[in-house]
Amino acid sequence: MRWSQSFLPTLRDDPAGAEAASHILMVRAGLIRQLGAGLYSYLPLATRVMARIEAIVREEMTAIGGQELRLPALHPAEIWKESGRWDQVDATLFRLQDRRGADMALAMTAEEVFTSIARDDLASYRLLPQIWYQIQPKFRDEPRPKSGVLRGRQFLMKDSYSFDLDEAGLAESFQKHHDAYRRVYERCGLEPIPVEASSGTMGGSESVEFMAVCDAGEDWIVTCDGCGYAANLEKATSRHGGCGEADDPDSCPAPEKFATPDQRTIEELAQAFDFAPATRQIKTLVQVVDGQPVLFLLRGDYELNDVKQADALGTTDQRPARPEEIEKVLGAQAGSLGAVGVEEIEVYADESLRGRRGMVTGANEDGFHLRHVDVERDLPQVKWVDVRSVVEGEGCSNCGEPIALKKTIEIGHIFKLGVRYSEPMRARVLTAEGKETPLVMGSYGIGIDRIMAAAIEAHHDDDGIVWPKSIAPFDVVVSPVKMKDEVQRDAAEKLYAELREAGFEVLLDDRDERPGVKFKDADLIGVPFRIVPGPRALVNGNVEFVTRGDRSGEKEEVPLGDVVEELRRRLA
RNA sequence: CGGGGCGUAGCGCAGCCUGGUAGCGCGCUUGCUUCGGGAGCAAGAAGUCGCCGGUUCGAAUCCGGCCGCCCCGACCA
Repeated sequence: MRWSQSFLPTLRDDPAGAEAASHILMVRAGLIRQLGAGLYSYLPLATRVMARIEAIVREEMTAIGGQELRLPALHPAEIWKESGRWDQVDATLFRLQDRRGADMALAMTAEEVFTSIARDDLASYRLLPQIWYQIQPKFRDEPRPKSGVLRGRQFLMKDSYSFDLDEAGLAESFQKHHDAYRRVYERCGLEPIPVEASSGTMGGSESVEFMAVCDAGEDWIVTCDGCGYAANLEKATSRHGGCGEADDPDSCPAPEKFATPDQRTIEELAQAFDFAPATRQIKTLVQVVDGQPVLFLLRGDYELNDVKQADALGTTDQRPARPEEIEKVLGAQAGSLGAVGVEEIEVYADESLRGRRGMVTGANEDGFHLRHVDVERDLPQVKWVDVRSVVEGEGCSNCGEPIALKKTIEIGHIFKLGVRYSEPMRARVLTAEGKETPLVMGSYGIGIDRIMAAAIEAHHDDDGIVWPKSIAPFDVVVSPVKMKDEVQRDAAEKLYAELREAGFEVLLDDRDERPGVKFKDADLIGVPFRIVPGPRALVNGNVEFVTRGDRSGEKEEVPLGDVVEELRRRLA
């Protein structure tokens, strides 16, 4: 492609309102323009990159037996009602009505549509397993779109769906996807960490998220260098030892009320009383779950993790109680709450409190707390759950090594759905024994544009993008220093023709611009190799060969006649 | 949804407090000079000042309402 004829609108200044590196660079390098919140137009450079990512995804899907289909992105509400998700997923699903007033939805995933095809046309176990996929825009009415393409309201996703006869088959399809995804990421220059995750509203038994470490990320994951353990913070566990259990008394006297007129927070209480460090306090939180007040107890220094809470109670209808609700339920204000003697409402205690003695908690009377609390003895009514967020540096629950927290972005998510969709939608096949059995399904998503943005997050420098060779919009850019110089122009044109002939994607910067502008632009758009037929090298029959991102400062020269071979070697 | 900020030329911004008919840099067009890391000079094109209403002789500026976008939080397959 000739730069002078191309639509490559690069910008000198950072756009206002962009913070993430990938967002800034995608705008500056002319990959995207914003249309609205979370809505981006992809310009030619971006479509080139995405086409290459899609090609990699297609190859790897084909390699595991995937077959490409293309389904409507506009769905009648009926199938969403059939699966139950119409009422389950709430606001993130874009809903609309057609001219007759019929409810419709824009695809956020396509379990229902794929399942509807499977139930009509997969009738026998003989046809299983099947892996079907599509690459299609998806829509989600995000509460807060952000970071450019990293969290948009419309995005491009490869979603696939597996149909098996039984759990063993599903395990195989799931593993195939796991392996295929790893290959896709590796080929795209990414090294995401697979973690166990919460399945959320997708349903199903097990899911793995692929998380790319990234400054602009929004999910925290927990990793362990010792054993390779990795999990989403929403699911991670750890050893909470070394925090006071050892000092617990073997037995303690009956709970004793003491005055705490000026101590309303965990910290104030810890400051005022030696016997009440945060690790010895019981934090009491009131949540309203499915409209009913519920108590959660945690060690004083731990945080309630709301996703774990949702998983533990099996509902997402939850919110912190308002002050007046708390007062009504417990008779005291936040700051003096406790669960001792509370019987009318459900009490859930985090595992970190199990067996603790000599604890301090609120007395449900403003200005008073209780000491000498023995959890097993004084809180017999509690149900044990894991609802706390783990903390950096705690011992790994597998091997005890200290765990680390990392900020990441999700670039793929694979689910074992089981019969979550096939059961309500009655998608069944006949077994070899002639019995009807529901299809056992999996679903697998991978974000095409998110991979593109994540690759930029992982590969850029002060000058711009540094594309991995496999997904770069061009293999090489030819940048003559001075296009009006006949010798340079002829050399550039000859190289352009030769390189294209050899099968490379070539960008010829034939603009009548000063060299500084050309070099800056070339760096910004991140093409892996730049060939400069300039006066200095040409006198020796050479061209400069510059590798993007190579900071060694060495200028390499290559004989004109060897350029094709050299590039072939380096792109291999 | 709660809190904060911002909407003025394609992009980045000033002007608004203290009302008088819109400006700077980049980019763009033309010419001349220049030519190895975002050149210089000169001339030029380009703006419903987010929208609606109000106050006023007069509104980018003051008042009210609405819309949009960004950030923090809540939320998030």
